[in-house]
Amino acid sequence: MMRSGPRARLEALRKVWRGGREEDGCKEDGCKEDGCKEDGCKEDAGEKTTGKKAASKAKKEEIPIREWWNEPPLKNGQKWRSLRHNGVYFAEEWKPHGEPIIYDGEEIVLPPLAEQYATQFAQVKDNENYGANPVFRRNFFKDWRKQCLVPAKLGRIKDIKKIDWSRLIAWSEAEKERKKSRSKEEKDAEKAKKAAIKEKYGHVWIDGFREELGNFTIEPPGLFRGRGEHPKRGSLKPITWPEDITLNISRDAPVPPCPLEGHKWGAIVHNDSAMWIANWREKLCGQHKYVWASAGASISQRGDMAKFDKARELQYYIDKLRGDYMRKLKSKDATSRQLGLASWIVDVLALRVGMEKNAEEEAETYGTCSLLVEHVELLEGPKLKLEFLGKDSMPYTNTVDVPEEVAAAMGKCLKGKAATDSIFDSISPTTLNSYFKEFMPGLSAKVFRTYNASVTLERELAKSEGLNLSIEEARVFYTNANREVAILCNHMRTVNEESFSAQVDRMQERLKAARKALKERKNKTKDARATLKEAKAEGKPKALEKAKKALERAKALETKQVGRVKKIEADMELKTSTKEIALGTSKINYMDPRITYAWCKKVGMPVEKVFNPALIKKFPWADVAGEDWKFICPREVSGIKIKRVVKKKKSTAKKKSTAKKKSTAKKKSTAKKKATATKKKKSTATKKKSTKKKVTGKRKRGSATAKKAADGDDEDDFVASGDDDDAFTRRKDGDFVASDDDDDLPLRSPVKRSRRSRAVVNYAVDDNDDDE
DNA sequence: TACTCAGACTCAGAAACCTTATA
DNA sequence: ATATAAGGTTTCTGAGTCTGAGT
Repeated sequence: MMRSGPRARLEALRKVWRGGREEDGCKEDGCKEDGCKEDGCKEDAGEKTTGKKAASKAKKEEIPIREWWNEPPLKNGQKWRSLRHNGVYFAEEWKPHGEPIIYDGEEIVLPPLAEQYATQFAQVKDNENYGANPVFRRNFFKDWRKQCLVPAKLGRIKDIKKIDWSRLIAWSEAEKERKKSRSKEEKDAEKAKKAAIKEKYGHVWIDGFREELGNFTIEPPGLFRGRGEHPKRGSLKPITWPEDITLNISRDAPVPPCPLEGHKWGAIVHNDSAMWIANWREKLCGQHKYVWASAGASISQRGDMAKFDKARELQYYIDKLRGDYMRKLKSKDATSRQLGLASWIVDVLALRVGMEKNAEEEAETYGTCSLLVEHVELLEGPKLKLEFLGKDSMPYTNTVDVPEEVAAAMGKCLKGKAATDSIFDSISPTTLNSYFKEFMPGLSAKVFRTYNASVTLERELAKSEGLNLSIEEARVFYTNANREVAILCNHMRTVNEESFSAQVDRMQERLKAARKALKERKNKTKDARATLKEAKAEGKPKALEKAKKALERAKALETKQVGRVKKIEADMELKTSTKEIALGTSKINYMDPRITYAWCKKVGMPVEKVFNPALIKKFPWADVAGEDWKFICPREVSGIKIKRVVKKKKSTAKKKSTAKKKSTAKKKSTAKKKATATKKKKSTATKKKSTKKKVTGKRKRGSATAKKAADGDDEDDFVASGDDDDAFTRRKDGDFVASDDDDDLPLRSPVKRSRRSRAVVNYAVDDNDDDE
């Protein structure tokens, strides 16, 4: 098994791609000879000494692309053949600054860890998402006191309101200032140090190729910054030690030495079906954390391409699927109807599937299957209005025209339910995804987002047909298409209104100045023209020549100024039209990069105008797309093998029993959900009333208000009642005047948008298709 | 078989940081 | 030439989805 055909080919290819660059790293990393031999390093080492080195050094920045897409495929489920790395990096320990907090007039210098957390808190003390938020404050103080103060015999610090943080804030500011005013030498030295760390810990050897890691520093202790109304925001994230960490390496790879003296790794595994390099369990929320290769590493690219190919494959199944779910909408069976309606939402509105969440542990956010009655409204038209918090607690607000069937089905799903009941009580993400898989292998809800994002981009870009765009115009055109996709996917960013309007004002001034300058330029051209005319009339060759040159120069300057004005105008247009929209996420994750490459080639714009270096690194495989490459394409061109559509085999009886069980399960959870109070803004008084009435029993997804009542979150600040534990009592000094109101507001104000894209859908009902 | 849950991986915006444009 | 602001990029780590193993 030493040298099979494909293997030999692979090694030959590697020699070309590598350009001899990597055994440097190989030696530095102190790799085992054996391991290298298997990776084909040894042979390269011999070759390297032949002067190739100089060439590769000269082109040091030119990293050869590993054309993994031309390599023989890996075994099913295998992610790598060999894996070697230097472990993970632990950030430097906190160096105590010794600045005290002032508690009730008394200066208290804190022990190192307490100081580290306290300094972090002080830095976000007035930020309304963090330190100024009552839940954040409460969680922070509770954890900090219990974990850091009480053990250090500082239990007398019982009231966060009596803490004066100003010395810590002053220290932080001075530190910032110091950092800013470092000398060039200092900066360079730090840069070099950082680079050395990255050199050692920031890389991994996968199948003999040196790849960058995405993250390699273990998260330092800090305050948990959950998004939205996360119940744990502000809590302390403990230190992660080497003992918590599991490393994944090849069997024959050397175990990286543990960088912290006196410690050792938790475990070493050799799992070639996993992509991670290291993993540990974060102690606060219990979630798994991983160290991965960067997005530009071939191991990541492979997954990326597979994702887009799968989304692209959907085009051959989508008509049938759409026909089916539109028919299901009219079904008398609730499960069927809900499957149809949920599919429509996933497909047309590009919502996420909406897994169930635990309200005690996570912020309450929603997706398709978890939508509540209060999130939707049927309007005349018919129109459907949706308003809820999605992933990352980003507000989703959208009103769309809907087909009559959709409105009717939604009407039925809402009928007889309370505002806080689940709309889709008979289905779940699992049943919905199983339904999708009846049509296409591997199809799940998220594929629709990728599919529809890519289709939207391609559709929008196709509108440039026959426009003959300049490069600058093409860039704007692309950004506008990108914007449509971002709107479809609800990718948003928060805007600081104050600084935004200041920026727009400044831009306006710049535009004004540029326009004025253009006017002057035009006048100068006019003058130059007049001079030329005069010179011609006078018939002096020398003067004529001079005047000609002057006119040319004037014209050139005018054109340049026209360009400047145009650029500012375009920038301004983009700035306002993409004000609350984050374009990056769709570029990185949703739009097939081959569409971008193809279009750029078509309009003659360098792809670098719209893809930053990281994206270029991430999508080298997309460059194979020629200008005629299409995401949506005729079958024979695609090269995609169409698998036979899986016929629905489930008998009606079986399906019904499943539905029934599911429905009972859901009903139970619906009952739990009844504890939910409405999230809409109400007066505090009303809110409190409804809360009292509705809080019952256990619940998975409770309302913010109900939860708050249980947690006592409506306090602004907290007083510890004892030295030994986290028993907190409500502050009695009347200082927390009804501050619960602001805690109930979403962290980001809901955005009203005038228009929102939705996927263009053909409901081609295939009559040959069977249905219940 | 049906359901739950852990594990693994993709997707996400904020903040930090670095570069470029402009005054 | 220099300071500053704007803009773009990278880093960080939280929040989703989905699969498959275990019960």
